Amino acid sequence: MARTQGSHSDITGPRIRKAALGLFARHGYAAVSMRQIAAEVGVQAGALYNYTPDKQSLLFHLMHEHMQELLSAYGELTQPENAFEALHQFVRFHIRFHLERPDEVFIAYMELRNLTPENFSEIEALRRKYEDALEAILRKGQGAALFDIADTKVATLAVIAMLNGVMTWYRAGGRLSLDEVEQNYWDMVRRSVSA
Amino acid sequence: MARTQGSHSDITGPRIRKAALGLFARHGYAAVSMRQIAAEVGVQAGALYNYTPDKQSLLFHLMHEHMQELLSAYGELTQPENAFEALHQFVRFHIRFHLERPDEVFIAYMELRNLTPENFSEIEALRRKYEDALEAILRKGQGAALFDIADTKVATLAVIAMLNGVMTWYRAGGRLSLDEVEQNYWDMVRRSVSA
DNA sequence: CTTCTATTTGAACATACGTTCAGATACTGT
DNA sequence: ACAGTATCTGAACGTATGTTCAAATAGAAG
Repeated sequence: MARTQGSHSDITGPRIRKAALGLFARHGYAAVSMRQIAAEVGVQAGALYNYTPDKQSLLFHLMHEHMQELLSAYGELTQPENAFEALHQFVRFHIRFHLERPDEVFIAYMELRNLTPENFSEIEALRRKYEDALEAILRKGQGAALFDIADTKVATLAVIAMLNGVMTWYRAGGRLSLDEVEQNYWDMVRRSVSA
Repeated sequence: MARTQGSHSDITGPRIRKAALGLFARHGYAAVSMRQIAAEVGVQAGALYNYTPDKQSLLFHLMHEHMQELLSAYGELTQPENAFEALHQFVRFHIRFHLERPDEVFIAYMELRNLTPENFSEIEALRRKYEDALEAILRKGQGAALFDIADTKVATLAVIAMLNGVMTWYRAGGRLSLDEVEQNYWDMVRRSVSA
């Protein structure tokens, strides 16, 4: 056999990335074989190499694309002048964006150690950019006496860590609606930094 | 060759667990081979099977031991009557205990998905116990009007997530002392739940 | 209908994996 | 000194891994 009926790179390509995303998220990069990914797509392992030079690149591109989307989606928001409102927007954006992409988020955090050093640096730089956006808000609010924060760097990481926690338990259709979850976290974040 | 000079299970056993702990934390369970663990101990792979029936049990026992120690260490503390002080004690305990065991903590969170379903349930139950201890404090403080919390379950997970964030960046000898870190996080946690 | 290109197969490669076990050596108690 | 036990080696097992590639078929273009 050889080329199969209906095969097209516009279809197979995305299907490979989607299958890899799901499998990496569920079982971890190291525990997933190229043959498993291929099987989920309905193709032989060799065919994957028309779409990625190797397994590492497949992981890297998934993570890179996710971080790019995160930054560009946040960048498209118009930043309120008021730091308080900017923080509120950040909290809402972060929760919503991340809850919409559980697999991507999971991978972007859990599989960092499976990146080659160069790839790791690149992803890390993007994550740093995002953190810096939050820190800028906290600094600004601190300057305007809206916030009372001992250490903005610590506060930045603490806020992001708290918000990321929502991923471990929230499921659509659960006890709380998304709006309620947002409200809950905003209440806590707001009070944790407010003057 | 066969038995080597100075070999003793009291020495080799702990060394195997220590090597496995470090390697699992650094590279991930699935990415670490029994031969790598053996090499770090200075032994052949077959020798490991005098100490563990298989790789899965090795992982499980590391996680189980960690969770048991966490619960027993926390259980030994005398609980203040005042919920405010109890929360303060929890925050200090959590930060200190976790920063002393970065590898164990990392594994206990990252490698959950590599446990068999039965092993997973057991570890999950222990983690739940720990979370319940914090939730009990929050409920109590809520009842005494010390706290103002919309949802104690969400607050419990949010506080733990925030505190866990410290593991991703704190290094001894860094910019902040452990006392300062504790103070920073306590300030934020306290305000996030206070009435 | 023919030619060219896109896409996949299927087999093969060298290497690595977790695990088992008989045999060999070191320690322990008498 | 000897017997019994604890510990490790080294080889082997079947299977799985990431990756490569010539050959084969499907679709697109003229």
